[in-house]
Amino acid sequence: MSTSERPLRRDASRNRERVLQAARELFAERGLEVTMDEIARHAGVGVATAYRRFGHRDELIGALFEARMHDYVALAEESLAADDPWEGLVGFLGGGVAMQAADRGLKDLLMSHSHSLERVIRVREGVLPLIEQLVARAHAAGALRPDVGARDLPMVSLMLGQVIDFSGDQAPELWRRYLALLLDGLRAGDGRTPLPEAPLTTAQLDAAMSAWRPRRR
Amino acid sequence: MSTSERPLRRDASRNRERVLQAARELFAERGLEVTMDEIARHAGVGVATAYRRFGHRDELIGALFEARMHDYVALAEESLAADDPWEGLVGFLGGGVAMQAADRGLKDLLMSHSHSLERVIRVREGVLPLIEQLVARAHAAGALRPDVGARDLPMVSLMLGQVIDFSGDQAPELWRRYLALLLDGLRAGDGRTPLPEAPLTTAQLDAAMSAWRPRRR
DNA sequence: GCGAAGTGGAGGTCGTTCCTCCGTTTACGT
DNA sequence: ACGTAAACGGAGGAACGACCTCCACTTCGC
Repeated sequence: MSTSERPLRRDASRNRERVLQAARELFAERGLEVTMDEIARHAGVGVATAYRRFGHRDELIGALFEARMHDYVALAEESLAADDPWEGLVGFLGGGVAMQAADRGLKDLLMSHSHSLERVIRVREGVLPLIEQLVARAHAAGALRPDVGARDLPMVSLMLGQVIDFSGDQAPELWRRYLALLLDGLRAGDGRTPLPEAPLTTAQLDAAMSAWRPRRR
Repeated sequence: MSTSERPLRRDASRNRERVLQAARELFAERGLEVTMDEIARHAGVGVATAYRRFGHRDELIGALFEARMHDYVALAEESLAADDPWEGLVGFLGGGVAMQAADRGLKDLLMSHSHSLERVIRVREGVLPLIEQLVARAHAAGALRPDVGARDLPMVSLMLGQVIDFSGDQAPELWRRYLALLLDGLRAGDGRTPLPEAPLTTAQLDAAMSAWRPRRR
């Protein structure tokens, strides 16, 4: 698309950057549900300019979040390379939630299909095998309780995301407290009660994500 | 208010019941954000009838949820009367979340100030001391890890509420799995890492609840 | 059977979002 | 330095959804 079109005029490309920057900030702060009007206003630019550069919101989101999603994959890879499998798992969970805390838009993107661009879905699917390896390694090392699986991690993430949404304004780091609590439950050890209910299957997870909508405006 | 007004005509009181019943069903299924129009339609009644009986949504909510909130208090009291303090705590958490799972409106009412009627707030405040006793008893029995307090329970509830919202349609009982996981973290025992970050203060919790809005339509 | 009480739903008001239209301004090649 | 294509901004139209009222009609109950 941008292969060899004629280049943008200077003011146009400056405004394009402004819009991107404004969108970055607002998405991070308030999630993906911010309106184009707000983004434009925050960028100090007319709405029309935003629409002229990006046909619709999704295009804007796509332009911004590819990089973020890539960071997420990188996190999974690093975690997998950690010496201690348990530390790797903890690093992945903590790092992932920290990313969500720093960028609410990312959370929306990770847990909801509603805004889903193809490439985002593909990246998300690419992470799955990494998570499975991470979990398998932790199991093999006897660090992770055997009755939790890879499909439990998104739920843990989801729960902590709720803590962020609820209390992020009051205590931005509070989620760490509940991550620690959950980790103490996830660790292998005695005094564990067998977990009831099977985790969601992949299909169920997908269905839940499709029906899921991020928080209200 | 209803002390000695003139009684409703038969059709009017029949319709009043229909509206209440419809509201009960819709609130339970979809949370407090259902519209008056939907309630009226579901009741097989005109919108005006709904408004005639209940000035606004809040009045309708109030009429319905006083009983529910009372159930919640009763649950806390029963839990406090349990022989085993840990079982009492588990019963309270499990029972409370089960109530939320059965009635999404209740969850909105418990965790948000947005719809708050005075009496609901008062009931909620009445439960707090009970929760504190419940926690104190569990601490005294050495069953609950010492670094969690009463202010952590709402957060546990919140996290499990998120599981319900996310996956309730796919697997209505899934929350029990994550409750079990959390309980394994909450139980006293060794292999516990000290929890980072202080729990929310009462004031912070209030502030978070005020800013909080239930899920999207 | 009559009057008061009650009814339903069409539709007005308001707020929100998305997006376009078009008169004006700006960049930049010549 | 000037003409033209490119870009601009923001007013405002279209679509929507929620809330609530108005009023011509029906029903109840004495």
